[in-house]
Amino acid sequence: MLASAPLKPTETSMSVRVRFAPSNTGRLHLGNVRTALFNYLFARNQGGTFILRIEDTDRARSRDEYTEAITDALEWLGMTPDEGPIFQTDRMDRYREAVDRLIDEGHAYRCYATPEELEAEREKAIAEGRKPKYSGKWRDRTDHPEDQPYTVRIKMPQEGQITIDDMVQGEVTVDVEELDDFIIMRSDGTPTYNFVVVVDDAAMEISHVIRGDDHLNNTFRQVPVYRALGHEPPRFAHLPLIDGLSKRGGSASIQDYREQGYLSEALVNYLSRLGWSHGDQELFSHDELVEYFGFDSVGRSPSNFDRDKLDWVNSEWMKKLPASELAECWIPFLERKGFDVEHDEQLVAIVNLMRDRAKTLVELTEESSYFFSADFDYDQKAVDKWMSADLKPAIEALIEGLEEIDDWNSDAIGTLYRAVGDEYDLGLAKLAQPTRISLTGSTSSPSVFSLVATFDRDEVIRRLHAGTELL
RNA sequence: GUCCCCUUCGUCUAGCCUGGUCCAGGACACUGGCCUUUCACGCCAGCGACACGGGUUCGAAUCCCGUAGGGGACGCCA
Repeated sequence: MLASAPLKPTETSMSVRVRFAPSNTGRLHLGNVRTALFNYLFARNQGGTFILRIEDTDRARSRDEYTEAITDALEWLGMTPDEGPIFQTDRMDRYREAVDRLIDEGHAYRCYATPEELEAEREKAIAEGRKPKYSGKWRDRTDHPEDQPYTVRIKMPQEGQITIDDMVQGEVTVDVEELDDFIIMRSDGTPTYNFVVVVDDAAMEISHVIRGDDHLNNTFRQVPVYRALGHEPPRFAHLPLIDGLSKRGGSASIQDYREQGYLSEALVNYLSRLGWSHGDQELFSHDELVEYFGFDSVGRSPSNFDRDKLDWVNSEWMKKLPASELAECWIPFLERKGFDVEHDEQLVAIVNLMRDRAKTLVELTEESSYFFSADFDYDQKAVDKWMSADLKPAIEALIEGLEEIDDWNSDAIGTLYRAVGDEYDLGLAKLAQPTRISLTGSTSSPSVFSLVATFDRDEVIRRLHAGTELL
């Protein structure tokens, strides 16, 4: 037996680790969810790890209930993280250690400039048409005052350029002239975002930072921090933002969409296509998304949220999902309407009968309410048009026939309707429309035979009787 | 103000890297028709775009330059 080949770099050392890092100052909106999704899909596609980190250093606005809303939402969407949630507030000691080390090694320094002083300089710069930028006045000073509050600033490179090779944006270069020595620790001893992000991403061995492109400029500040900390920066992917969110009465959180009757599969499918594409394909299963996703196919231009398209994708998923699964998702909507329902054969039959007539679960509930309650108003115009008194004998014959049918199914019911139609010399519509009105209150419904078959026989007869009162 | 990014039908996008097969393809929406016991679904058809201006080239949506418009970033917020 041959000696084993030299070990290649281990899978783990090369493995893909990505993180989704929302702050818990609110619920997830669609933009956040899409960022999470792209992270998740990339991780799965690469056989990597998807990590949730909560950026909770904003103590004034962070709330536990939002953390819960975030994890719930991810779970509902099928993107449960492999690791986390990790909280930054649990890691304060680490940040402080890192700050101390950077000061010791000369990569960072104390700055005693006051907020008022800095504000004045900023205003002056803007007034003179210069870029507002910290002067670096404490960078090399050693005459530190005693008992004065200070911040800690990172030393940025003083000349040259920083280039990142972004997986979405390509190569982007910024002159270090544009950068200043930014604060990494506030005067109250808490670290700032641009610093903790780097400390955490480095410590967690994040291999690819995938985030909104509002962070692209931050990246040029963060790269020198990685270096100062003794780490190579990870790969970056900056996704274009989504325009046009938070319209429609601010109902923008993912939970709101859930309540509006959208399916998680549809939301995921729709969001995946905002900024990413795979040829002409519009509908993707979870597995297809994982298989096809890649940053080569992510666009650089921002996109707009379009409710009509979401509705369409959702309606497609309403048709596609196994009926029993759809029924399960639907039940909460029915219960909220006060309908007492069970996940039984009849409910599944209703789903199959009605599913392709509704774009959302809310619509499905509205369209189907007559199955669950006889308490509806008759459409008066329809009654006037179709419920004529001379139909009475035929309807009564129908009721009689329905009482005697052996197999309660649409074929048998159809046969009966045709027979009664022949007997009374009536077109099918003459019997079908009054039946619809009696059962549903209006003339718009699925095929009458299937409609009748989906109800309990007793209920059909009851409603038909009630309907004859209108003749 | 300075810096960064973006610009194909109303919207999401394919094509752009590797110019010609693109008088630009698909999808949503919209319009019309078909199907039909109603309403939907479905099917078919139609409408509809390379931001603008220069250049390079035999030839540009595709390459180069500029202009305009949009977005983002410039915090002891994240």
